[in-house]
Amino acid sequence: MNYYSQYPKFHVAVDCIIFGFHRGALKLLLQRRPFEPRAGEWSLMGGFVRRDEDIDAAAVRVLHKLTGLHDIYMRQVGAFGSVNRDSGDRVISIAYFALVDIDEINHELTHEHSAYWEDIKNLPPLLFDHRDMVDKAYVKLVALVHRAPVGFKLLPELFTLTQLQQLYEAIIGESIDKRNFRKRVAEMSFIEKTDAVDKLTSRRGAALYRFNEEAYNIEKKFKL
Amino acid sequence: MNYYSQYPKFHVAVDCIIFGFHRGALKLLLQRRPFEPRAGEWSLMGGFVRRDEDIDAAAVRVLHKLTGLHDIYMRQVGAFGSVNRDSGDRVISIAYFALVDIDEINHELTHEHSAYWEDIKNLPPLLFDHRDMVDKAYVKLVALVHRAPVGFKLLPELFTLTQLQQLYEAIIGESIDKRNFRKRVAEMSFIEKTDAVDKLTSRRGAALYRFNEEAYNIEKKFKL
DNA sequence: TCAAAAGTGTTAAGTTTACACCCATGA
DNA sequence: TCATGGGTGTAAACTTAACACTTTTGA
Repeated sequence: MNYYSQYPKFHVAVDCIIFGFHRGALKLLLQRRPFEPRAGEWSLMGGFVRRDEDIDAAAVRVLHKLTGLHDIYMRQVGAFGSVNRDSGDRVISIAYFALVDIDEINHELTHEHSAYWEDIKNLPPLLFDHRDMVDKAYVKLVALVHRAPVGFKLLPELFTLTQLQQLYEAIIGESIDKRNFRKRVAEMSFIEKTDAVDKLTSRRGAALYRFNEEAYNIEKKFKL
Repeated sequence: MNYYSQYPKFHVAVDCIIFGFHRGALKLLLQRRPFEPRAGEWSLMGGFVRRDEDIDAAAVRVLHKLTGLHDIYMRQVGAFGSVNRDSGDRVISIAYFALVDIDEINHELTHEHSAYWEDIKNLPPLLFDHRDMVDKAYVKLVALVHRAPVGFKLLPELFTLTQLQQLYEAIIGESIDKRNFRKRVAEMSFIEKTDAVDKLTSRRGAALYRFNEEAYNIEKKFKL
């Protein structure tokens, strides 16, 4: 019994906005809610914070459980705490967004959790205030992507410049001039051309590039 | 008893980073903590969220209690939820930053709460993770101030261009060319020159300006 | 009359945007 | 041989940055 114990306590949850990129479109990993109330509705993947768990660790745990991945790029979006946001009981929820390479996730796990990739431009109605969370996360993603080289988290290790451009176009929602885009990429020494060639999307083949994190940490200049 | 009730509950608090501007310097309103543990240490003004209160409303309540002001400009900074961040008990805290006009606040109230304005460049050591909260809020403020006309929240209704420039210099932490600054201000039609003149800081007198919120909402262009 | 802050334009450098054709290859 | 996506440069428009002197007035 101390000074704090006169004050109320609340359930605290985390909810994850998981971004992926596939075939030129930005996607979100959404789940059919597995418990009541409102079981079966589309929702973000979430979970309650445990007693001896940092809130960031709770988000990592939830993401790992759903994707099988460790070391996911993740940022906090913010806390959502309206009194009636959750119709089950009062729950204060902390939203996180994550950027993952769709090809790396464990599809059996997502399948077990009734989770599916949905196009960001065509999302179904979501549970509670999850749509607000998504919107806020998306605004943050767009801002972030201009300032820091995080787009690569959504791509495989090796990627073509066309893929990279389509990714940026999908995120910022407008088309980019191909020559100007490639000019800017060429100026970033940490986006390295490899000897490998992708022959899947064109007869001619496209050079594969790689993001060099160490080189970026020295140069630290990014602008898109 | 429902599905949620198997999960733990937590104390949830809000902490407020209150920015002010006085004599060319950006300031924070800090408080001597009024209860144990660690009573008397410098801390942010905070409070526990009440059972039937939105988290945003809790921040509004705390700010009102300390300053006497309604309608304070406020934004969420984020949730801080490390297990041991508070040595009293586990508390998940949501940080908010606020921009206030120092001249409008009720100084008796701040005095009653042992709260004082400290220069942002020379802060004392703060309780728990409050310094992290301040740093994160400050980064957000700097980013915000480039994109949106929020600086005016820190100034009186009428202000001189020199004051406005000093405010921006204090926030972004670098000096700005006077002619370039005034040129940009002149292009923003929502920063209006009034007939009033300030005679306090110069013999010659300086024109007083006003921020016109309605005009801004039509024009919606800001860049600094 | 002078000290102190207010006010005022121009030019060069850098950045951004617009724009169209040839290349390599497999089917 | 042709359809498909890959790859390449230049010039104009715009934006940003650098820079120094005159004005006003109260003490």
